[in-house]
Amino acid sequence: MQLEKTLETLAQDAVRAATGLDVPPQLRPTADPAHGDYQVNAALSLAKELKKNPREIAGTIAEELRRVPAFCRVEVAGPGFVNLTLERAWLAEQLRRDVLDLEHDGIPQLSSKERIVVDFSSPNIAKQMHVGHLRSTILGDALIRILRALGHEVTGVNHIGDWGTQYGLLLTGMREFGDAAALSESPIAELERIYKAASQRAKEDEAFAERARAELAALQAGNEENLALWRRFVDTTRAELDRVYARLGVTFDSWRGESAYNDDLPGVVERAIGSGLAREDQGAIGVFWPEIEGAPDRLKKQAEPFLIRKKDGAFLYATTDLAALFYRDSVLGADEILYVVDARQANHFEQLFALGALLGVRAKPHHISFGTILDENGKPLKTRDGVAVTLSSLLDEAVARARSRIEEGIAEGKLRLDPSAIDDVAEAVGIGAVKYADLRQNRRSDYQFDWDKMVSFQGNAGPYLQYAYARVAAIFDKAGETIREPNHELDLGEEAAFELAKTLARFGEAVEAAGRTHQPHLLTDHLFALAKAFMSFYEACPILKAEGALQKSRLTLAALTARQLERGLGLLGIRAPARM
RNA sequence: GCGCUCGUAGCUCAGCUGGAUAGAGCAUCGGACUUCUAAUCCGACGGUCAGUGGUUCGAAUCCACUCGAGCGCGCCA
Repeated sequence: MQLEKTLETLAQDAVRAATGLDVPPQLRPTADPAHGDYQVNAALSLAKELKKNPREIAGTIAEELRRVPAFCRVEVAGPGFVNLTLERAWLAEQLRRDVLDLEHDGIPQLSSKERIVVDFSSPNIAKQMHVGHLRSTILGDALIRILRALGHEVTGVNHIGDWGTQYGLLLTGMREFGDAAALSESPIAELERIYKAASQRAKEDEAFAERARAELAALQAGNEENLALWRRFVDTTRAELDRVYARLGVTFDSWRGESAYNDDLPGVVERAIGSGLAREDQGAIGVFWPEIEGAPDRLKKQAEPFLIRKKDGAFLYATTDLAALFYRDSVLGADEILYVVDARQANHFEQLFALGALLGVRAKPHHISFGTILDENGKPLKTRDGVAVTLSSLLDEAVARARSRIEEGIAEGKLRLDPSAIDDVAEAVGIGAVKYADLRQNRRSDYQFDWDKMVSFQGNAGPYLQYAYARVAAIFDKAGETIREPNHELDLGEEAAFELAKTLARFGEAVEAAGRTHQPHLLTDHLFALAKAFMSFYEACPILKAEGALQKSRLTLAALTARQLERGLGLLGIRAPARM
C-alpha cells in the first residue's frame, strides 16, 4: 500500500474541512517518536493567508483529524504542528489488503498507463563492454522492471553502435590481416586487435587508409560482400554480448541500432532544413540556436550549433539520434522516451530534445543521466595499463570475492549452504552486490567504486538484503509453508512488529516514487529500511517458538516481508536465493 | 570565455516541492551466539550542512555573490 499517500489524503480532507482550502496538508514523518508517527504542518504556512494564529488553525485541523480512525492520538504542538499517532489496529487492517494482494504485493497499478521506450546499455559492436556501460545497463534494466510493475507498457531498446567510420578500417583490416578462426573463437578480442592494428596502419600507410575509405563507401553504398562481412561482425559480437547480458539477467525488446536509421538520415536533414530550423554554414548543416524562435532560453545564448551533417556530406550521431527520436515517436507511438546515458551528454540531449519538440515530436523525452564510476582516488575507473575495465572481468572479480566470503562463512559455521549450491549463490551475491552498489546511489552523482566496501557485505549492501531474505525463507522451510500462504490477522502490539508493519505499508509508494522520478535508489533505500526493520523484528519476536494467534500474526508479517524483499530485489534485477 | 553538475560526520553517501534536536552505512569503542542462519542484533562516539549576505515566523533545502572540485562546449560518439 501507499501509507503516506493514504494519510495525506485523509489529512487533506481534514484541512479542507477545517479551513475551506484545498491545499497540500504537508504531511511528514516525525523526526522524533515522541511526536508520534506523522505530523501535519499546513497550519504554519496557512497562518499568513488566513490571518490567524497558526496554533488556532492547527487546533481546528486537529479537531477534524480526531474523527479519523487511522489515528489514536492527535495533538497540537509547538508553533502549530499537528502530531499524529497511528492506530495500530487500523494499520493492521490496511496492511491486510497487501497480504491478500498476491498478484502485486501492494504495488499500485497506475490508472494512467503510458507507452515508454527505454534506450539503454548501447555498446559498440566490435568492442568489449566496459565499466562505462555498467550503469546504463543496470539502471535501464531496473527502471524497465519498475515501470512495468506499475503497469506501464515498456519497450527496452539496445541502440547499439553498429554503424560508422570504423567499419572501413575493420573490413580492410579483416581482409588483409584478420584471422577467421579467431573471429569465430573470440570475436570481440579479434575485432579489437584488427581495429587497433588497422588504425595504426592507416596513420602510417596512406594507401591502406585509402583502401579503408573505399571499403567504407562501398559498405554504405550497399556492396554485398562488405555487407555480409559487416553482418558477420555484428552477429558474432552480438553473441558475445548476449553472454554478458545473460549473466546480468538483462534482456531487450529490440536491438534496433544505429544502422537501422541509415536510410532515414537524408530525410531527417531535409526535414530540419525544410522547417527553417537548420541551415548551411561553412559547408556543414546545423541548427544555430540564437536564430531560432521558440528555442529554450539557455540554448538561445549558445553560440555553438547543433550539427546534423558534416561538410563532407556525412551524418553525425545527432542525425541518427534525431532519426531514432522520430521513429520512436511516430512508429512506436511512445508517450515517453528515456535515454539512460552518461551525464556528460546532457548538452547533446538538451539540443536533441529541443529540436525534436520544434519539429513536432509529441513523445516526451527524458535524459536519465548518471555520473561517472570513479576509482578510490576519484579518477575514472581504469585498469593499471589505463584501459577501461571490462565488464566481464569486473563481474568475475565480484563473484570470486563473493565465493571466498561464502566459503569463509561456511568454514566458520555461520552460513548453512550445501557445497553444490556455492557456485550459484556466489554468482547471485557477487552480481547482486555490483548492481546494488550502483543502484543504491543517487544516479546523478559520480560514484566511487570500492571493492572492499561493496563486497564487505555488511550494512547497506546487496548481500544484506539477500541475507534477510534467506533468513526469513528458512523459517518457511521449517514451518512447511510457502511465503504466499499465511494471511492471518495482524497483531501490532509489539514495537518491533509495529515498526515492521509501518515499513511494509510503504512498499507501494517506494516503487511508485522510484518509477515516477526514475530513481531506483528510492527503492533500495526502502528495501534496506525493510530488511533492517525485519532483522530487528526477527531478533525481538521469535516466530516458530511463539504460539497461537501471536505466531500466526508474526508468520504473516514475515511472509509479507519475504514477498516484498523478493519482489523488490527482482525489480532491481537482483536475485534472492532461498539459502545462503 | 560560456554553460552544466556538485561541496553534508574520519570515509562513502541519503535528505534539497523550506518545518521541531540534520540521518544511514563503514570505521572506532562497549555489549549479545548450547541460534527460527552472528554476512545479524542492541548501545556509544562523531557535524560552524564550503563561506558570506538575503528572503521567511522558520533555510542543508530558495535567491545573490565568493572560494573549491568535476564535466561539457562546429563538423568523434
